[in-house]
Amino acid sequence: MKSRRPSCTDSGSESSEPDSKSPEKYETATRRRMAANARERKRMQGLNTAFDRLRKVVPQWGQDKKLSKYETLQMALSYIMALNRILTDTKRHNAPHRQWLELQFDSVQPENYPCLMRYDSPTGPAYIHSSLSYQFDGHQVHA
DNA sequence: TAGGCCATCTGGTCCT
DNA sequence: AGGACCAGATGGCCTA
Repeated sequence: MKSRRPSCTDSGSESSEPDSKSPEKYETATRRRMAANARERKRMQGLNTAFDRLRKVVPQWGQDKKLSKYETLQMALSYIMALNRILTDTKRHNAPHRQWLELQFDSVQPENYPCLMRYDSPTGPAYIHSSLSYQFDGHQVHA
């Protein structure tokens, strides 16, 4: 466990005004709050596990720095669209599959996405959508 | 030191 | 009633 708010020591709801309730009701409320906190923690851990799994299948090209959650989602989005485009183009061009796919996958390489490799970009994480951005329902997806 | 990212708590809302 | 989900608030850690 990382950081915890000092004022919130799993003691439950301090805002449940113990004075205005019987001790039994206060205890019940406290117990329920603690249980809810534990469930929420577990839920968020599940969410983080899912993010970790997503990070593993999304291209990182040897970046030592772990993608943030936001970056992971943006990258997954762009990656899916890129793969989708490859499939669409393969059908449209009716090229010999192997040759065409090799050509396409060769283009999905880090050197073709220089912006992705710049964490020190002055504009911050803008590198992701600048290189793999796409149109969705007529709206540009922004980071 | 400021800003980004994150974990956690909390109260509200919706659903079963 | 209780659980799941969500968003806001808060504070810790890390890096430039």
